Amino acid sequence: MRTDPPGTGTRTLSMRLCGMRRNRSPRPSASIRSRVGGCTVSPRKSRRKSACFSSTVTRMPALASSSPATTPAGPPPATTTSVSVMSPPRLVIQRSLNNFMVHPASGGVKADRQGYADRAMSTPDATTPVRARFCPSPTGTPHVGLIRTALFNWAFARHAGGQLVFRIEDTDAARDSEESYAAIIEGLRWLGLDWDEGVEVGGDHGPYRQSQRSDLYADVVAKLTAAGELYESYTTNEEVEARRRAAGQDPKLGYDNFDRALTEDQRAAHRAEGREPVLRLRMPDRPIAFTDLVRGEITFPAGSVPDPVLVRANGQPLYTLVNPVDDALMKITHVLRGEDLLPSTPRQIALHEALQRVGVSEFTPHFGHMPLVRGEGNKKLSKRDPQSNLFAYRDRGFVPEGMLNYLALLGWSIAEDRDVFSMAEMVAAFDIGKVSQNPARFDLKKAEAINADHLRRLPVGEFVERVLPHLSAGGVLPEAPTAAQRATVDAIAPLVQERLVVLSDAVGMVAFLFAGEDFAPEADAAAKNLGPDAKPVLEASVAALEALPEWTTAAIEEALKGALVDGLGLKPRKAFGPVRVAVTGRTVSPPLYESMELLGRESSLGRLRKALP
RNA sequence: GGCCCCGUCGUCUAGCGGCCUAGGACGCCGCCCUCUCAAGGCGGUAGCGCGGGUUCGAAUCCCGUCGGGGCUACCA
Repeated sequence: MRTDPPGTGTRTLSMRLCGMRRNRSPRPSASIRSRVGGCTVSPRKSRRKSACFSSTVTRMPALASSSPATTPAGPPPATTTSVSVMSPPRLVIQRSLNNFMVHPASGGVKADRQGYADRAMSTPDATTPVRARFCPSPTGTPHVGLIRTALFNWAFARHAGGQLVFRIEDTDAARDSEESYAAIIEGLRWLGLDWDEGVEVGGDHGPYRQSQRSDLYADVVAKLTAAGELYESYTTNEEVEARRRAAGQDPKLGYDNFDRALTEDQRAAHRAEGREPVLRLRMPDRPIAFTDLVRGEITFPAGSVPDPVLVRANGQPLYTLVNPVDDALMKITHVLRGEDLLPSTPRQIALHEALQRVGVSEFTPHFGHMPLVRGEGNKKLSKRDPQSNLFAYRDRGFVPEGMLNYLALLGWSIAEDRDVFSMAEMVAAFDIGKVSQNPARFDLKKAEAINADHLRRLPVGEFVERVLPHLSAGGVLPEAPTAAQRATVDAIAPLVQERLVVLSDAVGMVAFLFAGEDFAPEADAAAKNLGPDAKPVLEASVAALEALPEWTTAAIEEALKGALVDGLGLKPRKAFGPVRVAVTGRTVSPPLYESMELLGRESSLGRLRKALP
């Protein structure tokens, strides 16, 4: 155990601006918080203080007069000052690479749009280090949407110089699997998305698998229950529905908080009947508002979120409990996740606040909800959709650089006129406040184009290393290629590198070099190019090539052009088609003369003769 | 139904009240280069959902409307 783990170092002052970036209606254009780390100021106090400033802007007319308590949603809100667009003085943020300053200005809100992430950073001696996390549940193969979430968290943490925590949410034994767990690890490692703390690497906040944290949860539940934050609920779904109907309400409204008011006698009566209670969280009777890092101010009306079940009747904790509890225990400062989890945020905030009241944690993390990744149509990309499977891309020969770059484009852009970049560039530029609020469709064509670009940028040697496994998998080469085969790949590599979209495309492109006696032109290509018309072309080619004193690209070119273009008076297109198909088997191939040189004199001539009609 | 989120080329986006006759990329089309295909170069196609309002000025701010999506479990 380290005595001075990252995240607990000395810190004195930090400034934090909460996610305000657009001047749309629900978004105050500026919300700046300052706080003093290490100070012991009650969270309640700071919450109230914050609320009185930031609650002035809300889209709920009914709430304007009811003074909703806005949750700061900010780490250690010791001394919190929140300034919204409605409350002068305005502040302008100026940022530099490693720090930022806040100074009064009259310029209004413009500078406020500079983005969030940099503001979340603090001056080196004045910061609560950023701790982001990635916490998938191990069900199924890694999904590109899941990976996009991991990527954004990773980039966010790296950009901020903070830490990325990787934990596994395996609280659902019925759906979780070790295979899936291993697949997620494999996927992240393949992509090079590393983490500072968590499964496989350890850390000071473990264990990092929820299935191993039962004692921790039991302890927290005991504290929460003792403090009256949780209550026993005996109502069945059928009973809720019946009550809703009886009241003339839509059953879809969900749980009605009925058991909040149960007396001890009533509880005893239920127990006497053999009913086991679940534990529910008592939601606050006020609106819950928070500042989303991506979307700005979001308010949920009081009463719109029913008291959630946190613990099953059998004592098993649910995601509703475990996810916020672990974020709290692991001192996560920023929760970046998919928009699909936005509706669960109010109950998580309520839990975080309860956790603070019982002394389990000291702050509520920031939340940021990233747009969904869509598939064909407008629906969110399903786990069942083959297009969502990360490994399908890897196996086709997407490279990590290309995959990551494309995924980054799903909701983020590095610059107005550029979309191909490295992860180092992404880390340097990433800003959660500039993430798009719109859902993005996964566009395979664009993903391929980005990947092709990265393929071309690879140093040739590196390209060879990456393409070799695909040639083996494609049956072109054995698992362990011979030195000669390897040399041939080295030689052809520069010629095919810029012709590929994915690495596996190389299989069809270089197969002719390794086919040996098995070689036969593709049927379609042969039908079109090796008919009777081809006979004089092939004969002239053989004659010219046989006489060559040396078998080099230049010599082959000269001989072929002399014999076919000059000799037979053919258009280049007509002249080289039959030769190409005869030698490479396809109408599309690496450059012909180079290909023939690599193939060798004997094989080349043999194939030309064999192709004669 | 309720709550929440979101609407700029077909797709991903830039845009933050005048630099917008709306920029880039993918796709698509054409041309150039060329032994094929790519790559590269050049050009083209195509968009602010709609209606009010604020303003000298609105893609940008406000309201409404329409549309799309998400959530609505003792799943995560």
